[in-house]
Amino acid sequence: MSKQTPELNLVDLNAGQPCCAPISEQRIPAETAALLAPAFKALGDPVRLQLMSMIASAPDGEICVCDLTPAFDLTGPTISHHLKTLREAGLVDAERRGTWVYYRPRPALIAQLASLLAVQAPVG
Amino acid sequence: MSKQTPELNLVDLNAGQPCCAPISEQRIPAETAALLAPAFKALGDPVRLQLMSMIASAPDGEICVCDLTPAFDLTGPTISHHLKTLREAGLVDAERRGTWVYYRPRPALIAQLASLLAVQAPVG
DNA sequence: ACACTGTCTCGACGTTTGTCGAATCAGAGA
DNA sequence: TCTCTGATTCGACAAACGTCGAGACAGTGT
Repeated sequence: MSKQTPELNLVDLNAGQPCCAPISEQRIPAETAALLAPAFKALGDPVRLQLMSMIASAPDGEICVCDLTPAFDLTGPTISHHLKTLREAGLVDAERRGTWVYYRPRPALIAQLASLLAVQAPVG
Repeated sequence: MSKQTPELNLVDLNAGQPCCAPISEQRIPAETAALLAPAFKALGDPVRLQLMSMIASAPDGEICVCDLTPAFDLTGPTISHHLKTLREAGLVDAERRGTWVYYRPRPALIAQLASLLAVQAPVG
């Protein structure tokens, strides 16, 4: 799991910088839309949105799958599948330590989504 | 079209107020996730993300379907379907004036999504 | 009344998604 | 080495999705 899924480079257009103006300020080009839509899509399932929230708000900056799974009425494989979706969207990162696997948020992409949705800047 | 789709009340939990803390600050409850996930899902398609961007950045605060459709290599019905999805997610509003239909963003929900994704508050 | 234009609805289609059970892989420990 | 537990992968299946063409609806103008 330290070796992440290889197709993660979908979303490293951003090196952490603001990237793109809010959608209320200018149209986003097709390529940007194609790049960012998968991240929104990944958040577009209630289970994954909750998972993302649990991961992002984990007190230690990370959380064990063993703490995520029992929070849902779903099987382990299903949770694992959702976590993979979040991983492939570039929203989270996973690391195995011993028997357990820990998930961490990837703040860069999250910030990018947030700034895209940001409401009108004070002046513009 | 002035009579909007009736199931729009999906997302008027918010009367415009901040609603919920960022996911990086606390876990969102299942009901909130169920309420907001459809909005993220609606943004999870490249075409809809671009549509949303065109609508949100329209200089007059609104934009005609006749200006949206030719921006894509898709048929009218398909664009109409995507617009309906955005409408039902509560992200946009539509109004018919004469022959044309104009779409407007609904900033309340957009702001809610943005604040949910907001990065760590300065102190926390 | 009629024709024309813009938009939406309806049905159909292939593809993708969410879920599960079974099987597999990765480490820990006896 | 063998077994046990935690997590992932695989295969299957029903449901939902994105797209289209054909048809219907709404307004304008003749």
